[in-house]
Amino acid sequence: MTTTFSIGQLAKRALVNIETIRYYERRGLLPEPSRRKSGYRQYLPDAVARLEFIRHGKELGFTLTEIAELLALRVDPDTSCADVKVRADAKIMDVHEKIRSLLRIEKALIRLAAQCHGQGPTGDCPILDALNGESFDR
Amino acid sequence: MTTTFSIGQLAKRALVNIETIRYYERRGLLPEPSRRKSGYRQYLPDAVARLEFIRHGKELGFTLTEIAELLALRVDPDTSCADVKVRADAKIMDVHEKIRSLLRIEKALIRLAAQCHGQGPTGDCPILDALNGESFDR
DNA sequence: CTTGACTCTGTACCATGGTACAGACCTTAT
DNA sequence: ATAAGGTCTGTACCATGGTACAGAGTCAAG
Repeated sequence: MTTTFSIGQLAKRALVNIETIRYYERRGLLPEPSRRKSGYRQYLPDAVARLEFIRHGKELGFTLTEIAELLALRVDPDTSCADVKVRADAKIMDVHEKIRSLLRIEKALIRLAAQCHGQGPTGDCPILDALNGESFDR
Repeated sequence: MTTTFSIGQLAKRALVNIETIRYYERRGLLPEPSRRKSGYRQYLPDAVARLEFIRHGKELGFTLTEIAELLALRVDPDTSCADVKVRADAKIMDVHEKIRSLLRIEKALIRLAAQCHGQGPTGDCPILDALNGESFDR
């Protein structure tokens, strides 16, 4: 006998709101689950992993649409393994670009913080001097 | 004589919408500019840099509220240079965490892509196998 | 077999980050 | 001096990613 969850139990295990689960279903991020005779949704344990996958993706700054693409890598029977690889590679580039941008801003912030000795009024603060009219990239 | 810009000229130079400029002003991201007798906004050249700063911040995934905090590092006469440094350091931690998360996901994607030889039907694709029921972290 | 908790669908609402008018006034080139 | 185009305020609207009902039906413990 396979264990199944109600939507409420799934929500608790995956640490998301019940409404969010139904919303994801509408958005196509979760497959339509089987139903009991009453119409209640019935989930298999792997739904928890799927919701966690979505949550991780969000935390990392992916939009729901992007997460749907990531998930879609697996369900379309017309995509070949090669199609999947192409999309995964594109996603790797995206992520890489985001990382590079963040590294640039981190570096700029660290440089500014290092110049600041944390003393005196704001008028003498090198961080403020730098922000005032400069972009992060300079 | 100092050069000044109308809101339309500023919008063109900073590559943003006029409405967006007024929106940022309402949100407190841009200081209220001086006005002509007619009520027309009159901007100094540094407004361009400020808008670019905001644009860069957005591209890097900062919310407008966070960007406002970054900008506020410089305007409050009651904050000392030390306060500023504390906030900058906190922001550095934020950015660093984002980078670490993205590096983790990048690594996971690269590993999956490397296992995939891009041949055959989706049923045999290691990327799909991995996504199916696994989180990025595994 | 009742009562409280759960779930159903459908629709409305929220915050964020804008974007788009309307209707009026201002500026500038001809 | 007049028309075209810029700007003003105020309000409404849009997409995204949810969240919150209402009103009805369902389930499970005592």
